[in-house]
Amino acid sequence: MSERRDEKEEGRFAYEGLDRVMHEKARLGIMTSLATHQEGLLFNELKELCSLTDGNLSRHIQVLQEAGLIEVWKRFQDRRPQTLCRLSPEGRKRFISYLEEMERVLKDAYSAQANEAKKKSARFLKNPDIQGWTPA
Amino acid sequence: MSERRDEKEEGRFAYEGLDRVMHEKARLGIMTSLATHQEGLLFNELKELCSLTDGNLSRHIQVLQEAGLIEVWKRFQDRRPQTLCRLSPEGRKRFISYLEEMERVLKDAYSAQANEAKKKSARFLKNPDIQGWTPA
DNA sequence: GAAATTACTTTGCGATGTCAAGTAAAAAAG
DNA sequence: CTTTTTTACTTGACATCGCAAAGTAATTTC
Repeated sequence: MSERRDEKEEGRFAYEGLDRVMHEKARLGIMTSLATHQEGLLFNELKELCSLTDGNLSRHIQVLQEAGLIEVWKRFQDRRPQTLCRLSPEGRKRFISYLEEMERVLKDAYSAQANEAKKKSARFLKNPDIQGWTPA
Repeated sequence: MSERRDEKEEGRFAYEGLDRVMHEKARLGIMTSLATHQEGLLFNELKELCSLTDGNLSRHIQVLQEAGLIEVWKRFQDRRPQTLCRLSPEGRKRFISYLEEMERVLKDAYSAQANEAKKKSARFLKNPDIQGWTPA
């Protein structure tokens, strides 16, 4: 039986679509929060939803804004500063691309489970060590 | 109509299950490659599949091994060193947990698309600026 | 009017990722 | 046979990144 199609092609598992700006735990949470709240979220709402510290969130917002993924709006409400963040149209597009790439990761990863049995010991009988390999 | 259940709870979008060791572009690719090749992969196979440089791959393998996620085996084959990497049983478990968390991210993110229409302008009529917000 | 709170921003630093350079052995070239 | 090239990695240096602590500025409470 032959290898699964394309399984060994160069870059098959490179996942170039995983944009580093979004592929970060905290920022992925921020993006997802904003995706689910089209009307935008306030600084403190984001802070709680993503369990971030003030400084941390502030920095990530800056990065996301500089990347053109979110819009940031400021005002004074009841004599206090207030910051609102929303996904930019561009940000929404790029986030969807990111999610699509992540779906490919999941699909690839789970496809392995299905194949597990039949591929058992394709290269080695039991453990590699019986074939002359040494650990470390 | 009330908010969707739990939508605003603290940490709702924190995604603590996204282990930093695996949540890295290159290493995510390595883990997925290894998940789909239960028999293990050679250094050069991984290098090509993930489009990594030698040094880069070497470093990531070290990190994954130190985290107990993969097993690394060495031998000489045809008088040349050869390195084989495989998921450890523990690594497989933890990778599955990671993937499950990532599925939650996708589910959350896509649930937003479905709700987009009905949530339109919940907080603001059109753009925030008409309500006293200023950009930046 | 001093202290505390709110809503952030800035700073410092340790950790991380990346690429270039290095190593060691074998194979190929001359 | 010895110099160069190739293979298969490893190590080192640098630059970036994320994070928490400290800082700021306005407001409110005591």
